[in-house]
Amino acid sequence: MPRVSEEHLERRRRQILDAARARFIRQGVHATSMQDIFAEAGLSAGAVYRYFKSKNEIIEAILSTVVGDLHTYLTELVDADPLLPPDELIERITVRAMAMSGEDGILRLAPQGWALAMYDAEIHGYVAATIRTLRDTWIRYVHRLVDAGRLPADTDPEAAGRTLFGVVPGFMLQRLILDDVDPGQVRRGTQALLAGLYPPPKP
Amino acid sequence: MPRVSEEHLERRRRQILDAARARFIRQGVHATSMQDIFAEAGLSAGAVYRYFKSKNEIIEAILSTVVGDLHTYLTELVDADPLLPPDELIERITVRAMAMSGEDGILRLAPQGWALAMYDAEIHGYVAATIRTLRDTWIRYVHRLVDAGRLPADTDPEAAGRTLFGVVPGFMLQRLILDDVDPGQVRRGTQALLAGLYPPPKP
Amino acid sequence: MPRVSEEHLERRRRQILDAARARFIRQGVHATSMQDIFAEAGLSAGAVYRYFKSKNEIIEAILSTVVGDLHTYLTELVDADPLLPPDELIERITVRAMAMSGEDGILRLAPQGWALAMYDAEIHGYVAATIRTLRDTWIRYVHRLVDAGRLPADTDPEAAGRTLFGVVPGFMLQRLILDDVDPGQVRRGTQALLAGLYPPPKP
Amino acid sequence: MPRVSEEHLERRRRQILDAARARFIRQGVHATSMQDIFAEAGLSAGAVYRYFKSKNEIIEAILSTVVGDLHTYLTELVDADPLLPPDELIERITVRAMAMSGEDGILRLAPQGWALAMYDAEIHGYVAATIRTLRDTWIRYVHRLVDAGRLPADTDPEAAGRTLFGVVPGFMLQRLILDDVDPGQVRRGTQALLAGLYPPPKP
DNA sequence: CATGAATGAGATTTCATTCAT
DNA sequence: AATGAATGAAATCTCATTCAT
Repeated sequence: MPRVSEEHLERRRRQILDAARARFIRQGVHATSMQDIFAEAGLSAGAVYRYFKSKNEIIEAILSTVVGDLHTYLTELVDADPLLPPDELIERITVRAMAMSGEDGILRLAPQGWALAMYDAEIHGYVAATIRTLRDTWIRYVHRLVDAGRLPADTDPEAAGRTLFGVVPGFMLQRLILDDVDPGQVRRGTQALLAGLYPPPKP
Repeated sequence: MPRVSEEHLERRRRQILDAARARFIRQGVHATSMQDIFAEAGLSAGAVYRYFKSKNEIIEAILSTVVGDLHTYLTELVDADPLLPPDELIERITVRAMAMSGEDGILRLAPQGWALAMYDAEIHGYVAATIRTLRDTWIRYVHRLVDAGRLPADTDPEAAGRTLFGVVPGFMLQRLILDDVDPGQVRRGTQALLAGLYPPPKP
Repeated sequence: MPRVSEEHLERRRRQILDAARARFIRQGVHATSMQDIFAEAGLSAGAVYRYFKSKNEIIEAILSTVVGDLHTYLTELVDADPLLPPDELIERITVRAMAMSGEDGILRLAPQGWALAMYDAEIHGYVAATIRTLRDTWIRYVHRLVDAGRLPADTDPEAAGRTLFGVVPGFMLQRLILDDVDPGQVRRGTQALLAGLYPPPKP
Repeated sequence: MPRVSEEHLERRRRQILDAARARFIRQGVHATSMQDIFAEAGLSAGAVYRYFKSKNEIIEAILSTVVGDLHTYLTELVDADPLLPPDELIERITVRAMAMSGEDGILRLAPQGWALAMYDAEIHGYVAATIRTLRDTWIRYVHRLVDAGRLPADTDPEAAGRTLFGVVPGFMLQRLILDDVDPGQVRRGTQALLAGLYPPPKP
């Protein structure tokens, strides 16, 4: 019988993860020491280690949440009824990704997640699953476009979805590293490029 | 071993960079210690520090070369005469990027470069310059498409180029983290998606 | 071992400083490595670095205590009532300085303090303050001699105090480097020399 | 039969010692690396090691020259005919010591010499010899004062000389660490204090 | 449940010295 | 005689993790 409520435990976990996330975003994962996390959370080393058994476990917990919200949103857009045209869908998802990449936006952790996934099996698991899920959603979208007759019946949805997948990371890199992308431009860009891809239904 | 040829010095630098690159690719930048580099290069600590005055300087030297070859190739494709259609251009650059992302391909370092660029000013310089240059090349390509009448005159080339930019990082992430992209698929995917974007000239 | 008393922390600090002081005196500041201090204190690296954030901070802490006791004693002598004659005062302070310069006397660190003060701003602060304070005390003594009519009214106390200041370092150098000064000799020397300076009151 | 003239060898030695001395004075002995000396001398490592078989040998060579000139001057003053009164002698030697303690004066090395002498046998030899010689000169001076009837016949010249010895290091410490001693003050100070010690011959 | 002092392996970097050329 | 590339031991300091209280 636990001496402390489930709720208390959950609050502590959150407190630690909030602290870690803030520092990871501000300083980078590698430059954040456990001591930084203790200080940011206002907890002792022992307290933190009661909830997470290693720094890696904290990193995993944080990275596994990086694209959750974005994927939820993408799912909504892809499954919307009536079917959204590609330029509108891409515009919306990109605008959202931009918004989540600001000052202390969670998406600032994405590149670190990608990098870590290549050398840490545990993290690889989370990140690979995330990427695969996002990609599958894009593929589902292409399927819908084909089913709706908006793309030729012989389209390879797997392949086309894999291509569309790049739009978001592409804009994120520009946002995070060049910091010169604004949502208005995103809108115009996707419209311009995809007008041809998805021509308005002929009268 | 004094009064050594310029060539010898250059060979040593290369020896060190080759060692560092190999380890960075194999283990990741952060997990590679200077000792690892000494061992891989077969040199002593002092020898390495004669050529590079810090680990960061080595990291910078390596990262600054990551996309050089790819950009050279992209430039050739973009400036090709006659103008290459987008599906062919994208297919070719993506196939090349895939090839450079294998087992010990230099592009495996790209995500680490992106991540490091966000927290290290020096590295940010290199990486930002690289991304900007690549993007400018894509923008130039869109300009050519517009000039050739293959895209509407009111296309925003800045915006469209920024969107196309994402194709390569998008495929790279899938290659590096999911490892399930094959060049044939890339080809089919880009063709399918971009057939609409760049319809064959009407008779 | 958490929630430890203030006293415990103070004891640890002292333990570290005692270890450092012993080694500094025995081997010299530069020849004492942090490892030496860890070993002498019987503590780990991390433990020592919890209390002092660099070797320099330890050096400063030690050097700042080198002449404390001696200055306290000098102050007593200078302010003694009735006024002590110079030969007696000098004899006493010198005898004390000799005593503090033995085998593991703290004054063995004085020359290292002087040397370090010339190139390290932080240490310069402590050492300069110490020297100035000692000198001011000597100057105060000269003032008292003048006020008591034992030195001519037109004496420049600043200047005379600065000259008297040299007596102690002079004897210390002989003690530390030649190791051939004995307190009896000190006594005779100061008496001989200063008999003229401070003639016994005429009847 | 040497391939190179004695003169050439001597010039090289001097070149190295000049470089070392300049750096030792500017940065301190410990903070001067051999590489610093190579650079300052414009010579290679090998060249320097042909003339001195270790850094310590260079340090010794430099430190052994620190007080040479000052001692020569003191000897002149002590042996002057007619006998100089103490206030004049002290004033002169102190003024000279002040002059030699400026910006790149050789006497800036004295405290480092004292400190090193306590832990390095070789250096101890030089420094101890120097101090002893200086002190002996002061003792000889006291002998002359006694012989001339300027000090009582029962004066202990050994002891009195040891006391006088401190005047110069005392002023040097103030000059080097407080940097607030000016020769005029030195003059007034020694006169004030020593007027009593050495009263003008009675008429 | 929580504390936080302590651990100690390991990281980067420096530097006196050597020796093949 | 001179070069200077190379050596490699050693120095300082950090940091994830543990465990007695």
